[in-house]
Amino acid sequence: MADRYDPQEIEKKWQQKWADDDLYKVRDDDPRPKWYSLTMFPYTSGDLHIGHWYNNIPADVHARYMRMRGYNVLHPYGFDAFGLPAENAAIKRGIHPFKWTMQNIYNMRRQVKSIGAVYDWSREIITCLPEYYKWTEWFFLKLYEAGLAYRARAPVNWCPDCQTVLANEQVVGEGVCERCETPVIRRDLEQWFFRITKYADELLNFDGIDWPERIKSMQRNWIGKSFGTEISFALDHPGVAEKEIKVFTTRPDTVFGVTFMVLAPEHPLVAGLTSPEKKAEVEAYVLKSRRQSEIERLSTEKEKDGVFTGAYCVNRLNGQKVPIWIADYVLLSYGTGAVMAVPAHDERDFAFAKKYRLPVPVVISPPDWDGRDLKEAYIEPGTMVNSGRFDGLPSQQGIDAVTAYLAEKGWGKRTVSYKIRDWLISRQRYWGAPIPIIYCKKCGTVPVPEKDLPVLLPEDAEFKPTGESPLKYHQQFFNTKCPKCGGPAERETDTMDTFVCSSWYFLRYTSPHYEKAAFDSAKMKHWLPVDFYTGGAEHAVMHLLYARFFIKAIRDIGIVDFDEPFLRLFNNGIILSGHEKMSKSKGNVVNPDDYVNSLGADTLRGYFMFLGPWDQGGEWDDSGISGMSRWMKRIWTLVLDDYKSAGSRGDLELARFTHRTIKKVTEDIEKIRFNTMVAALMEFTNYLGKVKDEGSVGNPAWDLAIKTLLLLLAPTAPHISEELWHRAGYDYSIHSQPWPHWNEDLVKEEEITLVVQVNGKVRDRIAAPASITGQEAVQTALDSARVQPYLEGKQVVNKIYVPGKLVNIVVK
RNA sequence: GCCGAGGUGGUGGAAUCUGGUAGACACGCCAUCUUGAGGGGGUGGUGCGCGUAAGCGCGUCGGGGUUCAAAUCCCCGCCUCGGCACCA
Repeated sequence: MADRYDPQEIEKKWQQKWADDDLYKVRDDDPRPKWYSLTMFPYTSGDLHIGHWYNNIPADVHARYMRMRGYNVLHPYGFDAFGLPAENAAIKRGIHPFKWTMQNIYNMRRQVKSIGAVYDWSREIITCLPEYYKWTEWFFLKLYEAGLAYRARAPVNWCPDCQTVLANEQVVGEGVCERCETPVIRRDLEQWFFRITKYADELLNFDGIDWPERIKSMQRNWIGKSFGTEISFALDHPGVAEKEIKVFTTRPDTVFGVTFMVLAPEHPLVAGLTSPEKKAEVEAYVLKSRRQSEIERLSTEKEKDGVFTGAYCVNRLNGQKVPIWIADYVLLSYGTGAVMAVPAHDERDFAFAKKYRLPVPVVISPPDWDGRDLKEAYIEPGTMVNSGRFDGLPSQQGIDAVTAYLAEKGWGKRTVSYKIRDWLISRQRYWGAPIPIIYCKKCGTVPVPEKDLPVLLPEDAEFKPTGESPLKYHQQFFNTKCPKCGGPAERETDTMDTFVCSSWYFLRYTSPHYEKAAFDSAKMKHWLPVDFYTGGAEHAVMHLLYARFFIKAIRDIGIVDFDEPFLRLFNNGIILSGHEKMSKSKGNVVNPDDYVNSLGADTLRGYFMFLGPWDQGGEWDDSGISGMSRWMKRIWTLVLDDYKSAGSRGDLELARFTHRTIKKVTEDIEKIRFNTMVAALMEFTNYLGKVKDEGSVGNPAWDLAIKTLLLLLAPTAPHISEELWHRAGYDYSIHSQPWPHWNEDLVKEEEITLVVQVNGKVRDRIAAPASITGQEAVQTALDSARVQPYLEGKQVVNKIYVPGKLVNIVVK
C-alpha cells in the first residue's frame, strides 16, 4: 500500500525545490528558439480571486507545454499598480496608496506562487515603483517630442465621484465611469492627449496577427471608419469671420433635401451666429445640454429638441437659404460637429422637423411613391427627384455623382470620418506616473530633461481627490525651476492614466532591472513581439488598442522595429459569481486559497482546465471539483499501488492507446481545447486502471504508458506529476523532459466499427478490420441479421460506403 | 438599431472547423456490495416514451431547404450573452 496522496505536502515541497534550483529561471542566451507567452498582469486592487486563476492557469499550462516542446519560454508576471481603483480603496481605508498597493502585491504574490506556475520571479515588475515609472515618463517625453502627445482644451468626460477626467474608452454602458459606474458629465478642460487618431487606419489592419474575430470587430467598431463627403455651405454673417460651414455626410445624394442645418451646442460658431433676440434662448439651451449627464443627453428615447440661432447659411447646390439650429443630438466630436438635416431621408431629422414644423421635401423617391407627404423618413435607396441636374439618377450612383460635382465646383470633397478620439491621458489624481512637463512663464511648456527623470511622486502629498490634482498643493513638487532659463516655474500636476503604464510593460520584462533605458535593446529584439497573449476580453478597446497604438508610435520614433505587439491573442472567458463579474465592491469574490488548502493546487488547476472551453467562462460552480480530486487520487494509486496477478491484455493494444492519447492531448493543447485534453487523459487513466486489474503490468509497454501519462499530465498538474515521476525513479525534473512523440502507425485503428444504416437510420454496428474493402463492407452489411428485416420486400436502390465508417443502404 | 458569440440530458460540457454511431469525459442521481470515520472505495444503471427484455418510436431553440445521410451546411424566425449605439 502506498502512502496517501497529500497535496499540501508535495506541493509545498516541490515549489520550494523548484525555487531553490532556479528551475524556471529564463536565460536570454539560451540557444533554443524563443517563445514569449504573456498573460495580462493583474491590477492590484485587492486579493486575487478565482477569476485571476482562470486567466493564469491555462496560460501557464500552455507555457509549460511549450517548454517541454523545446522552446526557451518567457512567461513573466508582474503587477499593474497605479491608478484610480487602488487609490480609491486606499482612501476608503485611510491608508496611503503606496502602502495599500504593496500590501496587496505581497499577498497576491503569495497567492500566485501557490498555483505552481513557471513564472520567473526575478523578472517581476511593479508599475508604481520609480525604477519602472521613470520609463513611463520617458516614453511620454518621446511621444511629446514626436508631436504625438499634446495639450488641448476640450470638452471631456468628468467622473464626479472619482473627481477626474476619463478617456472615451473608460466611459462605458450608458455613459458611466468604467470603474465606479457613476454617470459622467462634460467639462471643458485643458488636458494631455495621445494622438491615437493618427493611427486609426493602421489600427484597422489586422494582417499578420492571429486575433479573435470578436476583438477585431470591437476595435473596428470603436475606430468607426466611415466614408462620406464633406460639403461646404456658404456663410455670410457679420458675427463670424468664417465664410462657410462644413458638414460631413454619408448621403450627399440627399443634399437637395436640406431644409435646416444643425450645429452641436458646443460648436465654436454658435456664439457668433446667434442673433440678439435668440441669445437668451440659445444660451439657456447650451447651458442645459452641458449640465446634462451623458446618459440623459445620449438617450435615444428622449425627444429631439433644439433652438434656432436666428442665422442662415446657403445650400450652394440650389441656392436656398438654410436656417441654422443647435441641438444636442449633434455631437461636436464626430464629423465636423455640424449636420445638414434632410428630414425626408433621416429618422432623426424627420422627428426634429415634425416637432418644429420645418418642411420635409422628398428628394429620393421610393419605388412606388405616390407623391404625397411621407409618414416616416425614407432612408432606403431610391431615385433622385427635385434634385436639378441629378433627377432620375439612382441614389447609389447619386452619391458619387454629387460628390464629383461638388469637388469640381470646389464646394466639397470625398472624405473619411472616424469615431475614435485622441486618447486623453491626464488624470487629476495622485496615484499615477507624473507627467514630466514644466510650465515656465517665459519659456512656455518645457519637457523635463531626460537626465532629471524620474519626476518622483512625492510620498507625503495630501492625496484625497479635490477635483484638482493633489500635487498642486504640494509646494516642493509644484514649484520648480525652468530647465531652460532657470527661472521660477511650475510642474504639471496631473498624472498619467494607468493604461499608459500597461501599454509598454511587455517590453520591460525582457530586461526588468535595466537602468540605462526602458529596456535592453538587444534583449527586446530577441524576445519581442509577444508570441501568445492571453487575458480577459474586457480590455478589447482599452489596453489592447492602446498597446497597439503605443507600439506603432514608438516604432515611428525608432524605438522598436515591429508593428504589432501581440502576434496571437486568445481571450479567455470570464468567471461569474451570482451571474456577475467578480469584484470586491460587489462582494461576490471567491478566494482560491480555500481550495488550495483543502484539495491542493493541482486539483484546482485541473478543474479550471476541465470546466469547459477556455474562451467561454461561465458561472463559478465548484460542485464538480470532487471529480478532479478523485482523478488525482486514482492516478496516485494507479502509479504507486501494487498490482494483482498476471493477465492477458496485449502490449500492442496498450501501446496503441498510449500513442493515440499523446496525439489527442498534443493536438488539443495546440488548439487551446483544454477540457477535452483532460477528458482524454481521464480516459487513458480509466483504461490503465482496467489493464492493471487484469494484471498486465510491469512490462515495458506498461512502463511507457505510465511514463507517458505523467509527462502529458505535467503541464496541468505539475506537483503530483513531479512527485510520481520522482517515485517511479526517473530523473529530476519532469518539467525539463521533452514532450512525448506519437507514432502514426500505432495511432491508426486496426479494427473499426462499421455502422450500417438503412435509409439513413442506424440498424446495426459490426466490428470489422480496418482493411475492409468497400465491396466487403457492403456485403457484410447486407448479410446482417439485424438489417435483413428492413430489406424484405424492398428494392435496394443505392449503397453508400464511407471508408472506415459506415454503409448506408437505400431502399424503396 | 448595428457588430460579434451562442442555444445539445437534471448540471458542466463532447461530437460542429472536415455532414456519417448524438450525449465522450465529469458532476448529480438510482441500485447494489464493502465496519467504511473527516471531504470513502468498488460494480451496474442513468436523453425521453412504451416494454421484464430483445427491441421499437421520438429526440440537439422553432419552421423550411440541400443531401443517401444534418446538432453540423443554406434560408427565415425566436431567444440568450457580450460589445457599440442620436456616428449624420
